[in-house]
Amino acid sequence: MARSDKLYKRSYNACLDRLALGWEVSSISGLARDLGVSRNTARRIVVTLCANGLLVEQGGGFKALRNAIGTDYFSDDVVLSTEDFLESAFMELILREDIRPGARIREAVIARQLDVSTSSVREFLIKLSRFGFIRKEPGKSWVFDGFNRAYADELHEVRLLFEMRAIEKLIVLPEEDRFWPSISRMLTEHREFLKHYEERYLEFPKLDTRFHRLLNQASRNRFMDSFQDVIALIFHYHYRWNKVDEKERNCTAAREHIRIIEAIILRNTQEAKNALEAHLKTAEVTLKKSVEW
Amino acid sequence: MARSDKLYKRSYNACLDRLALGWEVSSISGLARDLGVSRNTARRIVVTLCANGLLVEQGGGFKALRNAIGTDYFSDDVVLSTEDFLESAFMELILREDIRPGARIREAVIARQLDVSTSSVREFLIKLSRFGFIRKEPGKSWVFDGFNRAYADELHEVRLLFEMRAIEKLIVLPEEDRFWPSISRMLTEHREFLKHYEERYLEFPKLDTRFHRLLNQASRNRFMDSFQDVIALIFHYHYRWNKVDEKERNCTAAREHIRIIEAIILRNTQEAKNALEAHLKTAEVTLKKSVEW
DNA sequence: TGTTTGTCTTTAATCGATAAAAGTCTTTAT
DNA sequence: ATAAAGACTTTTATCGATTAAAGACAAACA
Repeated sequence: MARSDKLYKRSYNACLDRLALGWEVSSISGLARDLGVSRNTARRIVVTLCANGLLVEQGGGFKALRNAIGTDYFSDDVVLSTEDFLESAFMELILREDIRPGARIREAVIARQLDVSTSSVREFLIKLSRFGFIRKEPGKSWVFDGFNRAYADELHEVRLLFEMRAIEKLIVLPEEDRFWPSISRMLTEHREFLKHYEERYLEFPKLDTRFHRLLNQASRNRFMDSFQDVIALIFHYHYRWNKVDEKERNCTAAREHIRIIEAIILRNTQEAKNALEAHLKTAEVTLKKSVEW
Repeated sequence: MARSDKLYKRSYNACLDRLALGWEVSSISGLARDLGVSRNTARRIVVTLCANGLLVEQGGGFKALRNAIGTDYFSDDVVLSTEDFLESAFMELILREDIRPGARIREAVIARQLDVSTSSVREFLIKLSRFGFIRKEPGKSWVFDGFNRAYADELHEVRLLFEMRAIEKLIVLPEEDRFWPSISRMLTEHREFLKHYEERYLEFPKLDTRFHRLLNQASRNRFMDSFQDVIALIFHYHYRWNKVDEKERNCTAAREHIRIIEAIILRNTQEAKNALEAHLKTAEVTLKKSVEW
């Protein structure tokens, strides 16, 4: 078999979403730009939408004929890119099948279980290996090192180094830097979140990731920034797996964020660092609680 | 086509080397252990060696019949693993073809030029991407970001953070830790090197890599350790490409190493950090001189 | 001049096949 | 009792083929 057309399907769905929000499809080129795909893909979407009676050509542009309903969409499971699919499926697999530290991971087994080719699995594992919890020696199989205490320790150590450094660098960013409006918005969002946290506490993980990425990006260092991918992945699944005290944890963390942000805005380096250190410590402790297996 | 037998050929050569040093091949199992390969591979080596009249079975073991000469070896170019081959070939390609920052890298083009499959190139590029100088957006081609000033800056920043941290951690390692004998040996080697540097200055790059890896390993952090791979790769090719003032540079660097080592052995954290900072600064400056393109 | 489209070429994503190498029993030899 | 070898199964490394998507160029249009 050959390349899948998941991108087309995903973009088709995205296009339906935009039409529902009242977007215009003025041209195929324009749609391609909006969706971030090539004109070939955009054309295919438009042609199909027309054939399905959802869109009609009208005076140089296109017009929605009716609102899309559930069945007009491609189903979610054929829409994720292979890589994204593999990431979540693999992480769930580790949890579900209770893969233990030290366990060997076979490319062909994963491929069969997840119904993708061995090459895709292979490439995925290579990409994943930079996260430090799987590893291989050439010629032998992959080994799952596990999310154990050592992993959490090492992650925390580097994270602290990087984010402390980030604080130092961002405090001295010039007034007109785009960082300052971003961090102000971040403060507002956190306050909003805390006001409604009873209903919205599940939204915290995303906010958390965005906050830490904002700090890291301010350091303008590709290595630090790419380490943030590791953090994001680990905490993403940590949040999905560990639901104990979720509401309280998120609330505490949001307050800690606010303390950091306020110190940053006041250009108080020392207080920002203290607040950050305390926050990362909390994060480390909760992470460790959930990885003790 | 299928999997290559480069491992067999490499191990065959390695076996010839060991025979020349007077090693015994007492059994196929033993040879497999010595060479770090499976018994299948070891058996294939022994069988071929016997067929080629280099080895003969004798009383349960095997005996070398004659000394191996150049033509008994597989030639170097069929012996490197695809990955190692790709690494050096690709880096040389960048230099030779004067690939400029921003240039696109096509999988198929590299594959054709280096005579490997597109999948191999693909996997190699994925592995290489963690070094931060090539990059891709899904669906588009790879982009060479180049070894420019920004790259050197960012590399230096993280390196300084990590190695400074390493110093802090290793100074407090217990007396009986295996680090202490290693660092003493390292001091001896450096002094030996300086005594004979007129003839041996070309050996410095290896010494340099081993020195910095020793520091980093002492911090027992997989993320820091893996960053050392980045350093090693960059400086390896930096050394190969930039021959200006080579002798003096290496000599200076070796002296700087000694200053660091001596401070470490005296458990003088502050002096070690000062010496390290100075050394990394020198390294950064010379790196930048050679990457200004 | 800048944007859209049609047409065509190039490139990447994904797959399954094949041979080398690793791994696993069981048997044999010391 | 080990350790080696034999016989066999499993797994990885490597390849080339195939189709989706990107990209390039010229013509048409505003």
